[in-house]
Amino acid sequence: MSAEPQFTGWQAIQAEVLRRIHAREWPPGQVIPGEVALAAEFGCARATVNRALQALAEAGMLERRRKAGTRVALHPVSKATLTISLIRQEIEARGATYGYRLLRRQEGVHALLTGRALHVTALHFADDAAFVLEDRHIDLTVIPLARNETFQEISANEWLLRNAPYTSGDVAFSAQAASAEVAQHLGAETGAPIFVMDRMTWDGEAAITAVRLFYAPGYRIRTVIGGS
Amino acid sequence: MSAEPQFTGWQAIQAEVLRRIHAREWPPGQVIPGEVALAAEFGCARATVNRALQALAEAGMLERRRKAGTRVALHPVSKATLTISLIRQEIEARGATYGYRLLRRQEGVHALLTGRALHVTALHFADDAAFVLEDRHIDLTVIPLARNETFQEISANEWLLRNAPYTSGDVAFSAQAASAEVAQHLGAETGAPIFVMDRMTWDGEAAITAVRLFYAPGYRIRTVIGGS
DNA sequence: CATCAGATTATGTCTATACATAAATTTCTG
DNA sequence: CAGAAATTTATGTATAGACATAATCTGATG
Repeated sequence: MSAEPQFTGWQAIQAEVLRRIHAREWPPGQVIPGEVALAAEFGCARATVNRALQALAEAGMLERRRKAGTRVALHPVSKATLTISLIRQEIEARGATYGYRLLRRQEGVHALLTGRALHVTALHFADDAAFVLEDRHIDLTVIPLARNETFQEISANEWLLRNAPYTSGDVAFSAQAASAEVAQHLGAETGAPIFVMDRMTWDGEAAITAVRLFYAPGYRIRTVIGGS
Repeated sequence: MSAEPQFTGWQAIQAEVLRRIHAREWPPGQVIPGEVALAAEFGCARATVNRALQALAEAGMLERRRKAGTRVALHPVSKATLTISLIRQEIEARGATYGYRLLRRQEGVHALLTGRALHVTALHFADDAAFVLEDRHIDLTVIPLARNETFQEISANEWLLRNAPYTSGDVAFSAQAASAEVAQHLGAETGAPIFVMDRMTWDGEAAITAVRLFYAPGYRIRTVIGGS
């Protein structure tokens, strides 16, 4: 954390550009020298500078437009990347033993899905303590195979990842008061603040599944920002 | 959304590789052909294939290791990128009018910061309704300039972004019950579920600031996953 | 049989060159 | 002088070739 191994290549250029931005040598809004000029200064090919600047642009530190050049972003937007992993993986990563129990499985309809939907409710445990309550709807028109699966042994979370690849989705996080049912399952008081994740995934144009995860009290989701 | 403009270049290759992964032509765990083979198949240079595969690896779809080759990720980890913007920007992006009021400003100490710290508490409004309560500690050893700022007109959130660039940080989200004070400021009931964001930022090795944001009830943070 | 040194190989990256593309700038026109 | 057309220019991307690097594989050695 102290003896930097003197990065060589495009990462060195990225680091140097970052340093100049942080040191306010290139203040926000400033147009920085063109790629050819920087390549000359750093004694490398333009492609190398391009690689560095593109990476910084993708990270939100720079704004680039053809002909107009490259400028330091007005408000260096920091991006936090959350990795949404399997619930089992998340629990095992904490060094706990994973447990699973199906609570309910029934067919019906769901507002956000087009056809008939399978409604699956299940609990995920970390060392015998309820960790998260999964409340999921699966579109049976899109994933007819789900009808044959009991979800007794494998969670819908895991089964879908293996059997229904998705191309896109959206997530939302919020804080909600625990209903009586949710509170009971998670071992919390009714009305306790619960961290909730709503997720919807699509395969192309077709909605696959909508899921709501109720995390046990005390849950925190963590990540880093601006990590290089 | 229907007539794809037939991407040319490395993005076309990225799309084709993605298609094969989704279509299970290359199932999870499978080692895919090497770059030279793919370059031959697609009729392009190896560097072009490399660009496409690197992008997919960064997105978490592929795992690459020298000599071992490239394989489809076992559990295609989906990454959700949250853009942490200025509170003012977030409010204005919703079409609301931004408002700000300083609640408290006093010197003291803070467990997570090394030297003396400035403790600033403030409210951010969206159309005259409390939107978020900001509870911040700024390290005065690292940012001595903060001592001269009253934070009456400009929020610490905004002042720091302009005057104290950071190199890294971490974020955590959780759900917490509103204390009496928090509830009063946000116009909520005591004990109401509050969405809380904790953030800590660093400039190199030096901790700059620790902030906790209490969002008004109903707040949701949203983003997309796997958006190519 | 265990271990270590070397050969092998797929990815990582740089270079130089070339052309494509978008947008700002200038020039030409009515 | 306004508006259209041509020019310029910085970035975007492709290419072939080269070397670097890290792992794996192989075989020699104690």
